[in-house]
Parts: sequence; structure tokens; C-alpha cells
Amino acid sequence: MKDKAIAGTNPRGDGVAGVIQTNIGNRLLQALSRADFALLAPHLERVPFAVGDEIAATGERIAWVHFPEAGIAGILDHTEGDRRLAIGLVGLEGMLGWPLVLGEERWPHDVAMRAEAGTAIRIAAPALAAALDGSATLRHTLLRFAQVFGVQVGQSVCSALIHPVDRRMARWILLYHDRVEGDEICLTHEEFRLMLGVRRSSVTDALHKLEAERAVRGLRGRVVVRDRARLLELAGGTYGAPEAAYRRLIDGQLDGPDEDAGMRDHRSSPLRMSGSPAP
Amino acid sequence: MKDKAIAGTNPRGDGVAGVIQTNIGNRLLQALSRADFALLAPHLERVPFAVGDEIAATGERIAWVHFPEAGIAGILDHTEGDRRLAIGLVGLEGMLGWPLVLGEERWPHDVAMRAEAGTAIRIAAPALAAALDGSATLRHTLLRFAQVFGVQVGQSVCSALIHPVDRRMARWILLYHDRVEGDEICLTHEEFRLMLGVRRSSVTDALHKLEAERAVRGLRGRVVVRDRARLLELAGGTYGAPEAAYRRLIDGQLDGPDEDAGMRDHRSSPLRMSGSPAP
DNA sequence: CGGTTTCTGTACGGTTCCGCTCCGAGCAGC
DNA sequence: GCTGCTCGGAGCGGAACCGTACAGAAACCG
Repeated sequence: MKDKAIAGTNPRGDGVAGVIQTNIGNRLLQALSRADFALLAPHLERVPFAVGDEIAATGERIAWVHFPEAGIAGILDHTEGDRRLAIGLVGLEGMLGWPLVLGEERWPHDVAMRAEAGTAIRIAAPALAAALDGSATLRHTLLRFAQVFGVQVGQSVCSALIHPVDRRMARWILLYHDRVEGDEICLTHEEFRLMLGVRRSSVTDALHKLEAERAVRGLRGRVVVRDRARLLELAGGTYGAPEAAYRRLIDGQLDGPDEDAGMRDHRSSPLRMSGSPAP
Repeated sequence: MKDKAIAGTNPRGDGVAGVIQTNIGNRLLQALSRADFALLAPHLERVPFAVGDEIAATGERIAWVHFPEAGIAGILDHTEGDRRLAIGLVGLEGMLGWPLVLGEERWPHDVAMRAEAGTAIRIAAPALAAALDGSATLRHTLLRFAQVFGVQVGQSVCSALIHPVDRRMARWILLYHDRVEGDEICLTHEEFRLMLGVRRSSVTDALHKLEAERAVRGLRGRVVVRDRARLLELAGGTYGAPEAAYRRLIDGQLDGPDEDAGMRDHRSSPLRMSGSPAP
């Protein structure tokens, strides 16, 4: 329980209204100015979702934009063959539907919920579009998230090209870990398989290598992070840049001008608010 | 000479002023409304570049935004190890520096010119930022390009995960082919190696497979496309979506509302203007 | 024209990962 | 208890790729 003091608000699916900024578990919405949030507030509603829920399907119109509060969304591409491969993850730090902010009305990928059930705040696409037209600062915040996610996808390319399965897996575990309460990640080997683009038993092998490094512990249906620093080593340069960019572009915009933190300092876990004890 | 009637303007490096919209070889600038172009025009200048020129380096401030007219830019990530891996390509259809439009002031990747020398139209970052603040339609066009490029990177992930080297290579050849006059692509095996993330001799092998398929012909320092349709088959689903999105979002915005073309119709070559004879 | 550099083709042994298949372990329902 | 299902672990032959190394071919250059 060493993290995410901000996230731990009430994840009950009340469904309508009563959504106020201090009552929200999504960091992107929290980062908005009071005025920008007020623009959105009348149109926000909280919805629950279960593991496996499909938020979006490639080619369909974007009807809703979601801001997850708990749970993790996999961004899935299934342009090739039968498999759907994960190109990135979005959790409570981001939004689902950024293509709308970039002027695209259709989903370029599938989006499916993973790892654990939770809630999201959603807003209808036309309402968001109207608010975007009315506020440059709102635009800026959401666009910056799109940029951060783009960097994440870029790292997915590098990871896929040069890392063996176990090191790719270390990266995905970190991405999940950042977006989850505690150290448990509820995913079966089969789900890892789809993300990594390998056969299921390669996941078993990779997990065993990570266990031999004492980096994680594998249990039925879940993985427990045991040594985050070791995972960081294994992931190498393919973890960190988007997280640093997030801190600089989304969190940092509150603190003032960029303090020239650089993109290379990613040994910490900027998305994960470790060390902040709950009240 | 079966393509790109639009692109064939004077690629001499005149360097300053005199840049008018009909005189420009960049399709993104061409797609702008007359008013939006007029906003930028006073600040545009044409610059030449050579193969190997480094347009940007990771972490540095974005000082200039470039719109290539001929030649191709590789977007390179070198977060891991010594190698720089290509995550995407940008040519005369796009721009270099879209992170600025998304609110990021620093380059998230390296950018280097590839394949052939050429020219680009550039604009200083502050001038572009001012113009963006002043025109929603300008913003929309440039943001849409950022979206299209994001889709391209997503496909790079899938390609890297599930395709063997020769099929990945087919995809890259198509991406180059779209952005080049004629059917010759001037790249050495060594340059392919960096993009594909493999050793140099694997490039030789892959190229031989493509030659056996009669899809391309390899010469010293270049590859000639012989059977584009065959390349499309080999690339499978990892080619086409961004090109279709480009036509819909950038070209289509002139023609009227989207005619529901769908994302899946990518057997043609939407970026490549084949069949339009020069006057 | 001969020497040098660059680019391409080829080979060898070793590793990773594939597809496939089968088995056991945990877990729910009845 | 037994059954049925999901999930994890293991083995085997083969294909893809790797790192390394070396030789021929093409371009370059003085």
C-alpha cells in the first residue's frame, strides 16, 4: 500500500452526476484547471466495467471518451491475422479516445479492459468536442497525453525489435505495475501471450527467468512484483521515457516551467506515486 | 514516372522567401486553406538537405518544424543500446516536429534524412505556435497528421512482433516507395539493418527472398520495386491503415464529409498518386 | 591503372522461439 | 466423492536469427 494516494477514491459505480473534481481517481482530469473541469463536469458520468469489457472496436465511431479511475485498458491492434496485439496501456493516468482530440472520429485500434475491474469517468464525444473548442488549456492537457502515449508506442516498437521475451515481459509488468494498487498484477499467461505476440509456453519460460532473477513471483492468474529495480534493469531503455514525459508535461504543468529534467532520468517511477503514505 | 504529379516542383535550394502555396511540394502545406497558408507564409523558408543530415536529436528543444518536399526522414529511437531503430517514416506527405503541436517542446526521437537528398520548407517553432493559436483549422490539419503517424507507429509494433524479417522489409519498402519518385529506393543493406533491428546479413537474406518472389530487384545501394502488389501481400495488414487514414483525414477534408471509406480498404496506394500523368 | 573503400554474398555454430502436444494442478459445481 | 474446465509446466523437432568472420564485386580515387 505504498502508492497512489491520489487514486484511492470511491470506485463504486454510482453512474451519474455527483462527479466533482476532488472525488475523481483519474489523474488527467485532476490535472485540469478548475475552469476546464467545470466545462466538462456537467457531462461527466461514472461507469463501472469488468475485466474483458470492450471499450472500442477498430473503425467504429468514437461515441464516448473514457478516463479510467482503476483498471487498465489495453490498446490492441488486430490488423494482422487473428491475433490482437497490445501496442500500449492506459490506466488512471490517461484517457481513452485521444484520436478524437486529434481530429479522428473513428477508433484506430481496439480497446479492452484488462487486469482488474474498476470504474471510468466518461463523456460523450460531442460534449467533449464542444469543450475543446472552448478552452485552449483543456486542449493542451489532453494533447499532451496523446504525445505521451505516442512515446510509449514508440518504445513498444524498440522493445519488440531487440528484446527477448523475458525482457519485453519485464517492461509490460512495469507498465501494469504503475497503474495498479499494490504489487499484484492479475493476468494469466494467455493474456500475456496476446500482448507479447508469442506462444503461451514462452510466457511460462520468460516468467521463470524473471523468477530466477527474483524480480517477480508467479501465482495462478497473477504476478507479484518483488523487485521493481531489477525489472527496470531488464526493461532497459524501453521503459521510462513516456513516464518522464508524463511528469514533465502533465504533472509539471502545475509546478511551473520545465525544470530541464531531461528525458533520460527514468530510474524512478514517475507514474507510480510511491512513498506517499495514505492519511 | 507514374506518380506524384503534385510533388514535382522545383527542388532547388533557393533558401528564402518566394515560397507560395502552388510552388510547394509538401502535401500537408498544400492541404491547408488559403487563409491558413497565408498565416504561415511570411515565416516559411526552403532549405536543402543531404542524405544523413540530422534534423533533430532526442531531448533537444524543437527550434524548427520541417515540411519535406522530397527525401524521406526516418524517425529513430535510440533509447536502448547503441542502435537507433526506426519507428516510422515521414516524407512529403507530412511534417517533422508534430510534438510541438501536441504541446511538447522537445524532440522525443532523433530524426535523420534518408534515401535521397531534397528540400524541406521550415518554420521557426515560435512562429508556428503563434499561427496555431490563431487558427483552429490549421491546428486540425496538423493534428490529424500526428494521428496518422501514430497509426503508422502502431503498425510498426505489430510488424515487429509477428512478421519475419522479409515481410517487415516488404513493409518498409512500401513506405519508402510511397514517398519517392519512381520505383528506386536508395538504401544500403546497412541502412535497412538499422530500421529492421537485425544484423546486416539478415537483410541480404530477406532481400533475396523478396527477389525470389519477383517483388523487388536489388542493386548496389538501391532496391527497385518490381511488383508492388506482391509487396502488399507480404506486408499483410501491417501496411495500409495509416495511408487510408491519411486520405480520409488530410485529403478527404477538402472533398467533403467522410464517405465512410472504412479503414480496411488499403489495397490501393493512397499516398502514392499513381496514374496521374504530368501535364 | 592499381589501391582503397564500400557494399554485398556466404558460411558456421549457437541460441531463441516457434508450433504442437501432453500432463498435472487448482478450482467450481453438484 | 466425481466431473469439467482453466491455468501452468514441460518436451521435441524445426525454423528463424544471431554474432562473427571472410571473400568477391562495385565504386571511388589518386
